[in-house]
Amino acid sequence: MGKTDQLEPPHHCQLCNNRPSSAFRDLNAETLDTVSQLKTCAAFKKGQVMLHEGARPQGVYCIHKGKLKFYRLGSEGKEQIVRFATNGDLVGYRSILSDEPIGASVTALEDTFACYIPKSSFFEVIDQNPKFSLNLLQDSCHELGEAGKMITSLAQKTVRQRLAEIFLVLRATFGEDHEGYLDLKLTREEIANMVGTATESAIRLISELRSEGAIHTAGRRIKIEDPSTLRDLAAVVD
Amino acid sequence: MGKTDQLEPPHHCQLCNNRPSSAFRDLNAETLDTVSQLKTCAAFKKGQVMLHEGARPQGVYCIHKGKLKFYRLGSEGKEQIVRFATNGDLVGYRSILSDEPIGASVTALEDTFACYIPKSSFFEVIDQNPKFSLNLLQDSCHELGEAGKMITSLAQKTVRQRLAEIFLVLRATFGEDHEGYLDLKLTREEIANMVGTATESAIRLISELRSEGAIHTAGRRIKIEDPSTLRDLAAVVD
DNA sequence: CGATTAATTGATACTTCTCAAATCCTGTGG
DNA sequence: CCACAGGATTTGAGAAGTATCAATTAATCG
Repeated sequence: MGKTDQLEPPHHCQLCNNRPSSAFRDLNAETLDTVSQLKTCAAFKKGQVMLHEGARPQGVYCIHKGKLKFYRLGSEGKEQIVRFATNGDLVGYRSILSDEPIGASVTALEDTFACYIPKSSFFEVIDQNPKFSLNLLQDSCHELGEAGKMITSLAQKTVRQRLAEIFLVLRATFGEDHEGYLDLKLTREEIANMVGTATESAIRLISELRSEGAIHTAGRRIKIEDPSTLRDLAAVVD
Repeated sequence: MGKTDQLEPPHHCQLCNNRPSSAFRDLNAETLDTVSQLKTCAAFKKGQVMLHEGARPQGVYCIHKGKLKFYRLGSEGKEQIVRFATNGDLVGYRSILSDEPIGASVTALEDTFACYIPKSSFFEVIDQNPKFSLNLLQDSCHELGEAGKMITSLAQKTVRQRLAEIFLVLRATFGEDHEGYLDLKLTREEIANMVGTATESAIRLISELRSEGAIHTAGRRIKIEDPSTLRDLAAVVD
């Protein structure tokens, strides 16, 4: 909470704190100007939907500050959380590039500020900066690796193992606050929807992990007490 | 079987039947020459490993003719089949691009012929043809969508549903032979390793589907008798 | 400070896994 | 081409692991 906090994105991408870690990291000044001029600001309140599964997005969001979940609806209407996005992440480009309807809905987990870049400008950037599409390609390839891990985990591990694993993943992705709690609040249902289990099962197993001292919980706030126990439980391979 | 069958790849990529459907589809003649000159032929017998999980590939394979499985080893040493590759597919580029060790082993499901393109030439192509990396990007984005479907399926569907689904996927991917059997032979264990279940469970459920008339089996050959029943069973959403 | 929504706990039913044992089949060498 | 060895498939029985339904209690949001 100080003047260093950029709650809303700056007018020019050149000044954006997230740029070094975003897909825009290697854009030349000229292209950055183009993007800056054509981008729009967008704010999403907690719980608000940014993109709907099955839709055809007309542009791309660059997350300035916030956290979002990507999820698909299964046949029973149950959410399956597939991944997350946070500061610096580009959202919606896959659908545009593969020319397919969006594969997952995106909803804000907390109040989120983003820049909206229309499809046409996005393609302009691609044409002007080959390095940009290469960066996107790199990111996608990395994501594909992560997806492979998730697939193996879902297919082979027990719910208990996956739960232990997810806490480690969440910590690696979102970090902890000053008290050591995960810097992300999720409902038990959302946790269940990541791990692929019933809410009640997730709750029971979270209680187990708590009583075993691996984690500590305070409502929706979760602290990892014993990472190595979690690692053992999760049978983390890599 | 005739002289139209290109068992081994031609010397020049320009002449390759697979090019229109491969990531090389939009290469200009000049770059194609470069690739042709630098590529090598490689043959893999059924069961032979093309790439090992965790390794650092020094080049990329373009599959000329054959079928391969990608799989990760879970903590119990169990294979999880993540996807397949066949004619025209590029194998190994993800690891090279994301600069990570290979995420999945790749093994030939039948005798396979491929072209090997060294890393350096691969990057040369990327530099010379922006359209190429864009094509790769498109392919990756599509794959990411598929991975998302697989994740949701594993997380939310029963083994029975996933099994029904996988037969439909296999037919869509590999097609059928003249007798209507899937043009791909897998062991029951491999089927189990796709669906994420124990071999015995897969066997039992395959028997069920057979006795319900949805499929027909003859050893490892599988024919889909009633796709719509399978679709119903699988609760296919999209 | 209600009114909902979320979290928890219990009881029970199902699904799936594991271990074991008995064929069956496939690929190979003669 | 045939016989054989060894892996693959099949079936059974029992044990775990999870899901489901129902009923409370707790937490959260206007």
